[in-house]
Amino acid sequence: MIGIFEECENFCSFHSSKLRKRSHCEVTQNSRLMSLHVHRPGGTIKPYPHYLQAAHNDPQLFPKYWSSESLKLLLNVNMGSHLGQNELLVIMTHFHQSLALPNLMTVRTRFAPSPTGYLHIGGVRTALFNWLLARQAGGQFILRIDDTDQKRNQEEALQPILDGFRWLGLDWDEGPEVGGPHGPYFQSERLDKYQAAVAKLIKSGHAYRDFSKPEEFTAERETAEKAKEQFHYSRKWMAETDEQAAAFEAEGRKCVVRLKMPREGNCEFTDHVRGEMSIQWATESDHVIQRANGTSTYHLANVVDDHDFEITHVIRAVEHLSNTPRQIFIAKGLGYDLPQYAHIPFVAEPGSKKKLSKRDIEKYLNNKDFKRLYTSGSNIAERIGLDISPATFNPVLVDFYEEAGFLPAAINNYLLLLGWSLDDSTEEFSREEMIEKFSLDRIVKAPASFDPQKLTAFQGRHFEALPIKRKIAMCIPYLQKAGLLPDPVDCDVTLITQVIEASGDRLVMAGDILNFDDFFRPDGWQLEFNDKAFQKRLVKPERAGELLEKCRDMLAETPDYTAEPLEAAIKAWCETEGIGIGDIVHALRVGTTGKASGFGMFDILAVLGREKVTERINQTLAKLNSA
RNA sequence: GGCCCCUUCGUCUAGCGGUUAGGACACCGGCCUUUCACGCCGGCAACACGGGUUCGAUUCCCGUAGGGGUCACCA
Repeated sequence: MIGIFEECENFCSFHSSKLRKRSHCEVTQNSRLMSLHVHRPGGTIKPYPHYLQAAHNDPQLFPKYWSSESLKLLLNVNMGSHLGQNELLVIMTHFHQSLALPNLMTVRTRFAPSPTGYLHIGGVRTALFNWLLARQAGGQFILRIDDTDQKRNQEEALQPILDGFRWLGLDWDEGPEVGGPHGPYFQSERLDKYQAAVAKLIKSGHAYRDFSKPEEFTAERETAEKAKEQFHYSRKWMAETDEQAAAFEAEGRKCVVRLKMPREGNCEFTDHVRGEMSIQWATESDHVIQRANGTSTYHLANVVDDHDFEITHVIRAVEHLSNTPRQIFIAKGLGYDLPQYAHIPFVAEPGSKKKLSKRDIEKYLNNKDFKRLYTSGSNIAERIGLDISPATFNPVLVDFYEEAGFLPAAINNYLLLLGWSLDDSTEEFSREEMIEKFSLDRIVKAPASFDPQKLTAFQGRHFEALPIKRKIAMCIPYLQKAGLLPDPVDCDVTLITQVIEASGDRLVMAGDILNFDDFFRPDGWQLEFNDKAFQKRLVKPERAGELLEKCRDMLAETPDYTAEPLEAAIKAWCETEGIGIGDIVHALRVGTTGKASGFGMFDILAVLGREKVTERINQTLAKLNSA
């Protein structure tokens, strides 16, 4: 039982621990009206009178208040944007149970990429929200391929997108490669359905054949623009009968099909993120729904498919908000029920509010945080022989993160919080928690800037929490591709385990293992010295060379070559030499790794082992003496 | 330009009339320390502006400004 549903004086009330802040809802009904009050803790009552208006103003949508359909719609459409998804489902469940209504609506969401060859990080967030809602409600997440524009489609362009979703764990119930009962899932294979829909719209007077030439149409629009008037097509070449069409065809004209948009009144709909929307029909133009070549355009295809796939929630980026009226017009013209809409803000550029775009990478590289992320990724990619041209290797695209060794969980977690929050403090979400807690009503309205640093911070936390075995498994491929480990690994994993353990949280992404390539070099490998460090730690201190030599000999005799005994041995030796530990450690670090920083000195020695330490110190001394 | 949308620390956000405006990332300082990092402690830092409504506005309403989206036979 998820809550208590009880009869009360007016109609019913509902209590549940799942309701936000332990509030409860009370639905009341008099002879004609239904109203809802949400009772908050502390006795505040929040009425939602406009639900009634919505019900009243649209008798078509709500013919009988208490039919299952109207109840469902009323609750969902009108309470949806003010109640959390959990609350909504809980309430709906109880209405259905108490009124013995048929089964609860199945939530079906979709993401519809065009096969452009890459997966944009902003697109992933949209997909994630869709996926989360479907998973939360036990519904389906569908992948549909929007490839109505042949020009834009590229060979092999779908695979990277599907791979990206698989990598991120955003599994789809229907779509490419998995099929499903509503297929085909490629728009290019659904042309017959669109043509049928277009015919229906023409027949019902919602659309018309237009025989204008492109230049004629453009000329009209430009005239209106010059006059600074709202453009309305004269419909001069509109053919509403076959006779008219035949006459135009006799002139050698070809036709497109346009929507016959209303020119007065408002289009009203509810958006889960934006609230009540009202847009004047007059601001819309007669959009093309079928091209001269007989193929249909996005808006028509989109609406038909969403209907055919029984999509219940359309969650997409705000740039589609202004497309919604024309899509509603199409849907209503076709007699479809409208889906729920949620227009989420786009992901913006680092430090700006402009839409994040793959093409502007050069500009983003001026941002130091973006640059840092890009550089660490490209250093890794270069070492493992990947093409790092910005067209394919770009932090705006998901591939980048896979190649640099990020964790899908970290990316999902970061993206979840980009424009959504649960409360004032929760930041870490497991996959299960995301699914449980996500709700449309807590999506933020304003665009959110992509913050490379915060993403990296999430990645660091998630990676650090990984069991050592998984870290090893993630790091090995990098070492292999960089030629530092054989493939397949024919030795034991002691060395890599030691390196990973010693590196601690210095590993942020798996590819960072290549920062510690020193330890995987064979005997006799020529050290690459950091010049500054060499000067500061070896050349400048007077006794550095002498001490290093003595230390080498001492270490060669140390019986137990593991970190703790080494530490004890070196400290004891320092005392007999009358020096501080700082006087030898730095020289030793540069002398064995060539670098100024790295992990703990004793770990370094233990991981390298006696032979390599001696051999490298000899190299260092030789360089020092020849200088 | 028309239409539409948005506006709390540098960034992501909490906040749904009364708060010392909270958290996270970043940044700065201190401690720890053989380096770097971690960790711990502390600090800096925001309600775009102007009018209302109200005993009281970050919160509600209206303007202004700024930012953004969209206006295709692209999706």
